[in-house]
Order: sequence, then C-alpha cells, then structure tokens
Amino acid sequence: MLLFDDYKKDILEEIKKMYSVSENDMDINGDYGDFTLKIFKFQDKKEEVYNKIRAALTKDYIEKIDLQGNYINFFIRADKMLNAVESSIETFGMYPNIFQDTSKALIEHTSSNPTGPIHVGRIRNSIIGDSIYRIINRFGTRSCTQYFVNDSGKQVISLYLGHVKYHEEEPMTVENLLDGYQKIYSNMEKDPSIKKEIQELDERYERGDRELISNIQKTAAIVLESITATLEKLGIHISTYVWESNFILYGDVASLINRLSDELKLEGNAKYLEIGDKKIFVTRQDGTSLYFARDLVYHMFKSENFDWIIDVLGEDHKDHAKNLDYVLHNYLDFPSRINYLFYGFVSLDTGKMSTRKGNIITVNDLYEKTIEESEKIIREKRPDYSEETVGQISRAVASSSIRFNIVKINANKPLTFRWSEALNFEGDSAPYIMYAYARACSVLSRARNSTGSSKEYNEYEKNLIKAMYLYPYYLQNSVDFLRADIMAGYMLYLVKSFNEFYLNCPVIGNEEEQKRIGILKAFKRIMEDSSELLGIQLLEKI
RNA sequence: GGGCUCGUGGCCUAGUAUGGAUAAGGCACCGUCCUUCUAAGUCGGUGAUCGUGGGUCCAAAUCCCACCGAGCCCGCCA
Repeated sequence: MLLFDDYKKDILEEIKKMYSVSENDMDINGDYGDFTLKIFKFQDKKEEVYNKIRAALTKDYIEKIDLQGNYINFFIRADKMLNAVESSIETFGMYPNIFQDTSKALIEHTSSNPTGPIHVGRIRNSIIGDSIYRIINRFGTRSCTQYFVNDSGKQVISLYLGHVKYHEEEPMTVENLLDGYQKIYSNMEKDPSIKKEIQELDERYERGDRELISNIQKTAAIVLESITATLEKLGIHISTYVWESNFILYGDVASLINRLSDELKLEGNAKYLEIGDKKIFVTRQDGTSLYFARDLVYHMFKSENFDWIIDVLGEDHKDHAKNLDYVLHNYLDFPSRINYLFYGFVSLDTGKMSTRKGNIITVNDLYEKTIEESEKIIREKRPDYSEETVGQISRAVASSSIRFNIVKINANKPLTFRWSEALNFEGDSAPYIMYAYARACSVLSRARNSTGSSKEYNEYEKNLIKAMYLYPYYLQNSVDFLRADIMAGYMLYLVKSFNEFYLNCPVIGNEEEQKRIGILKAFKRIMEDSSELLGIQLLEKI
C-alpha cells in the first residue's frame, strides 16, 4: 500500500459529504486544472455545485477552484506538492512511502522451453514479468519470480535425441543442441521412426528412468544457462527455478490425478476432464501425463507458499489458462489469488518467428547490435569519453533500450519488431530518459551553496513538481491493472516536464538557484525510483 | 466454421476499464533555438471522416449490433 499526501482523495472525501461521487469522477491529468471533477450528472445547477464545493473546501493546499463548463478544476499549490514529495524522501528515503503488505506474491515469467536461445518474441514475456515484479515489490507486496523449467515432454526429449543422433561425439554446446533439435523436426516427416523413438523415450521418462531423466536435465540445463545469461544482460534475475520433472519423479502428478479421479473420464486408457463441451486430457493412452496435469500440480505447489500468483503468458495460452483456472477453483479449492497476464505475439516485418525453423532474431544478437549502435553514437557525440566509459554507457543503453521499447507497449497489443525502431535513441526511448537524468546530475554537480528561498513557482517549475507529485497515482494504476506500460508512459511524461523546465529555468548562478536545486534533487530521486521499476539503468554521464 | 484479441495522421503508440472540454505523444518531413547548466534536447509547422456501416445517448475513439481486415487458439504438443 502506498502512503503519501493524497490530495485527490482528500478533496473527494470532502465532496462526498455533499454529493455522491466516485473516484472516477475526478481526473488527475486534465489540461485545465490539476484535478478535474466532472459534474454532468449532478442534480444541482453547476453554479450552485461550484459555490457549495468552493465554500466547503478550505484546504490550505488548494490554490484556487474554477468552474469551466461542466467541470470544476482544482489547482493545487506547487509548494505543497513539492513539500509532500521532499518530506517523504527526507523521512523515508522515498516518495511515496509504503506500508509493507503481509502477503507474498509470486510472478512466474519466461518459462521458455529450454530448446533454444531466447528471441525477441519470448523476451516480451521476461520484460513484462520482471517489470511487474519490480512494480509490485515497490508497491509494498513482497514478491519473487519463478521460472517453470520444462524438462519433460516431447520438446526437451527431441532436444536430447537431436544431440544423441546428430552430435553424439561432440561437446554439448548450445549451438550443437539447437542444430540437433532443428534436425529432429526437419527429418521427422521423412523418417517416421524418429517419432517412435521420441515416444519410447517419453514412456521411459515417465516410468522414472533415473539415468534418462538425469541426461535430459543436463541437456536442458545447458540451454537454460544460456537463457539465464541472456536475461542477466537485461538486468532480469529470476529468483527461483522449478523443474517440471520433479513433479513426475516424486509422484505429485500421480497423486493429483488420483485426487481428480471422481471428475476424470476415460477414452480408452486416456483420462480427461470435461469442461463445457471440451475434453481436456490429463494423461495419454500410454499413461504418461500431459502438460495440463503438470501445470495444475505446479500451481497447487505455488499456492502453498504464496498468496498471490501472477502468470505471464503468451496469448496462445489463453484457453489453457481459462481451463486451468476452472479446474483449480472448481475441483481443487485453489486458495490463492491468481492473475493471468497475457501479451500479444511479437512478429518481424518479414513475418513470424520460429525456433524450429531458425528464422529468429535472438536477444543476444539484438543486444550486440544495440551496443554497437550506441558506441557509434557516443564516439560521435562525446569524443572525449574513454573506451571504458563508452562501453559502460553502451551496455546500459542497450539493456535499457531493449526493455523500454518492449515494455512501453500495452501487453495485449500485437508488436512488430523493427530494427529502425530498436536502434532509435530519440523520442520515446530509454536514452531520452537517461539523458534527462544525466542533465539533472550535471547541474547538481555544479551547485554552489546559495541562499534565498522563494516560494513562487513559474509554470515550468510547477509542471515538473506536479509530475513528480503524481507518481504514486501512476504507480497505483500500474498495480491495479498489472500494466507496466503505464509506468513507461509516466516516465515519458515526467521527463518531458523536466526537459521543458531545463530549457526555461537556468539554475546555476540564478537567483532562484537554491529553490531549483531542491526541485532537481527530488526529480533525481523520483527518476531513480521509477527507472528501477522498468530496469532502466541511469548514469550520471551519458 | 466457432472462440478470444487487435484496427487511431505516411509509420509507431497513448486515450477505450469509468462515454463528456480543441483526439495526446514519438518517428519521418519542413522551419526555430547552443559565448547559461550535456542539442540523445526545446519550440513551431505539415499531416486523423479514430477499419466500415448502423444503433443507444443531451454527448461515442470509448457502449451495443453487423460487416471487413490482421493475429492467436480450437492436439492423447507445450
């Protein structure tokens, strides 16, 4: 829960004593006032409403109240807003402060099959998941992230078999494994024996063949390690990993299927649940379990330790999640709150991506190319920077840019990856944000000990103060709707306010220096706070 | 065929949950501003029948219906 001087709520409380209003009747981002109340639906005449409200609201933080058409605009004193921000930062080290929630949240994200390098489609999952994790943590709900490692089923078996068949004498590198995996799928049509081999291995696997399981785990682990290394480049660290095979090995899948036995129907020997008019199979004819069953087990496992479960899933999982949710709540007394966060697919302007077909842009490639582009620009713009500084900035720019370009788009929109946009460091981009921070730091580093404490704020100062003050409202919205893109939009708004301030309000040597230094200090802190939520790495020099 | 999602200037996006003030940003293009703190910036300009057609309403990008277009799902794959 966020703690701050919530003027909006305070004003609404006063109005509620006279009229029936809800949160939604008041906006925070109107062009006409700081807070805007819509009075279309009010019974009384608008002049009467206006007079009544104006008479009742004697708050010291209100500068003025205007009636314009069917809106009442509230103007808040800049010094009060700045003070709300500054005093919170001074006392608690942050604005807004938080009340730590007792419940715990678990965000499952990525969970890519470890059958190849992570590409620009899959990374949308990781970036959204990691940002939501950071946002929820900042909100005051202790949370961690988890990767469900698919080390059972036909895909990883194919990965293993690909190595045995095509690269047995060679070392188990990611490249060899991926090549073998792709060969399995391309040769399968010509050679039906491959399918049979996979099925035999699957049966051995499900019977608990320890050696086979261990070999497949080793194979998956190599690919998983490379995925993890890629994620770390983007500042994405996953707290825990859960291996799917363990649920089979230790009998959890079997006991869950047993628990569901009253609901299960048979088609031959295959078991299924009937949901609506659909059959959801949990075991195959040969008795081996299916992903749906293992995912049920996994969710029950998650609920043992967490009160709030969030799954970040591709939109192709919508039906799966719907069915899963149904079974969890109707047959298994699922105890936790659960949210499914879906995201649309990422395509290339040349078409769809497929790991099996090999037409992907890997995140490693994207990262390297973004670093190169960034280095080129820095050498051009800042010829005096050392190679070490250039490298350091470029890594921060690459990681931040990749994240920001993906997180700023609403998750349920489809996304087309374009190099021209990925490598553009102007406009709505991470460098735009990083640059503003560096400018603020540069001014602050030149600050002298100055005096004078004006309480008058011009429009640029006030706009920046207001943008900072409003941070908790955007943070709250991000949490309520589990939307990291709201935070991205907020940062662009905050930075735009700063740039206008910077251009129009000289600081060093100005008679307003002390006051403006105060504004900049608060800005610096809010920037650090909000950037952290999206994994944007701020640097004092860029 | 059935279900879900998306459709906003040449291109990308915000606004849709909760209908309400001139539809807000960015890219590209044209022009402005560095002897004040980082021009990866600022300001101004060109450019939108908000997919199409109906409906509800004092009021529709937003709600309802139909249609068109794109994506995803409709496995004893995950």
